[in-house]
Amino acid sequence: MLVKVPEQGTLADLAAHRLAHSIVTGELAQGQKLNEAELAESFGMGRGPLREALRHLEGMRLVKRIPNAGARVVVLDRKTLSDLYAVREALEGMACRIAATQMSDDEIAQLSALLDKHEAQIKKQGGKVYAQSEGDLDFHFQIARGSRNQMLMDLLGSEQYQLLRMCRYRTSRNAQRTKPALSQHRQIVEALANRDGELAELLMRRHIQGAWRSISEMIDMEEQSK
Amino acid sequence: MLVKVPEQGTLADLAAHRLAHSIVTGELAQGQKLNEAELAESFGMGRGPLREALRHLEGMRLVKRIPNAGARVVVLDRKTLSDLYAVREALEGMACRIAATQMSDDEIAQLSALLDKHEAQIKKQGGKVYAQSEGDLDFHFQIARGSRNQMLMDLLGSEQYQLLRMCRYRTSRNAQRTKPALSQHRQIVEALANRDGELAELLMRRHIQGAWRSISEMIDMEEQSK
DNA sequence: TGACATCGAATTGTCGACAATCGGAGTCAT
DNA sequence: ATGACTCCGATTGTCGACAATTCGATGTCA
Repeated sequence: MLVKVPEQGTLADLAAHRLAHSIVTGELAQGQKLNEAELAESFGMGRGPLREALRHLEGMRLVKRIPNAGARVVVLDRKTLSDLYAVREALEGMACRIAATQMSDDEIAQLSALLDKHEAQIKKQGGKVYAQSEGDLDFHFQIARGSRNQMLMDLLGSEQYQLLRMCRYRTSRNAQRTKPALSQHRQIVEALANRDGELAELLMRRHIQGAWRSISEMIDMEEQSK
Repeated sequence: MLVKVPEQGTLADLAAHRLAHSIVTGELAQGQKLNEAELAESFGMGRGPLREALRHLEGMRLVKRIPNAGARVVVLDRKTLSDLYAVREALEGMACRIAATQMSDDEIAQLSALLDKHEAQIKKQGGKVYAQSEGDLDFHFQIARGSRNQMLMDLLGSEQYQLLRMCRYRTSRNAQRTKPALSQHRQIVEALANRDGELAELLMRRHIQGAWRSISEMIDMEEQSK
């Protein structure tokens, strides 16, 4: 449900999804040059649709295009991620505040059920911490939906979402933040259930700030080990 | 300085700019079907670059594409604009708060000078209230720049900005909000000069809320007159 | 008369080939 | 040896033609 299945639609849309997936999972390294002919060949399509897909990804900020010099996978340096998390804090905080007044009791209950599922997954452990990471994004997106603001959903869902997933893949391996994150999620749901928008916003902002600190430390270690 | 001159770059980029301009100015009506062959002909280019331009505008939310059914100019209904202004309030509020700590004294002085220019334009009156409207966007964008957050600048500058201009063209004819707006701008600059980020954010949020109320009333009148 | 099937023109999606541009290897002169 | 220049290969940008799909018109039948 998280990843749209593009089995319908144009080749360009299909290529955009496949490329986005390859970029997010790191299959295509950051900063890597994207050769049109090569990619078109590997996808079994002409260069036309592929070029349109690249334009799409450009708008999504997953690739950076330079006229007459091709497209490259975007590089998520410290500053970019810092900016991203700052924007997320504002947008998701806002989403939480509005969601507290707009979500139905049923939706909030579903959110709570989602957290139960996450908790079960964590206890099962299976080593696949990543699954929780995807689930985390699902949690955040459900709240964005709860804001009933289509533009907010687009911004958080279609675009930043992809960048975040990209970041997660880089850092989720050694992330041990799943437990405090789950606890914070629970507090947020409780605030939503109490229809306390201000508290929900505050908690969400803190949650994201915490996530950023965690990511930031990880980047430090990564850079230090070089 | 506001509108990038696309004399450099690919035909697709040129077409994207020309189309964006036509859409924003209302030359292309909301909801109007965009015929690829027709537009390509009028721009003197093939359909390939034009299709890429449409993909670009789609990412900018200026057009909506439906597979196998073509692209249409987006329709700015009440809900869409309401959502837009809500997001703007959050983002520009954030921009203001950060800008208060990041902008140099010189930049703030330039901002103040910009307002002087606006005031002069208003007193000259010339009927062209629209010019102030563009200047208003310039003011807001300068603050976004002051946040030093590239993602924020992109969101406010490249994308929402276009939708706002589109909205302005619809409503600027009878807008008599230039004076209170200028006064609010001055207060914001003063807060920035005092390095009072919280106040600057508060003032900016109120400013945008006021703008939305004004736009909203105008939409009501428009709908009522039908 | 209205609902439905069928056909056709128009439009979108795709491909292959050609032109324009860029990066780099190699060369030459200082 | 180094800097600049030239040429060539590779890649991007663009075009025209063809295939696939949609939407509307037309006609048919209950």
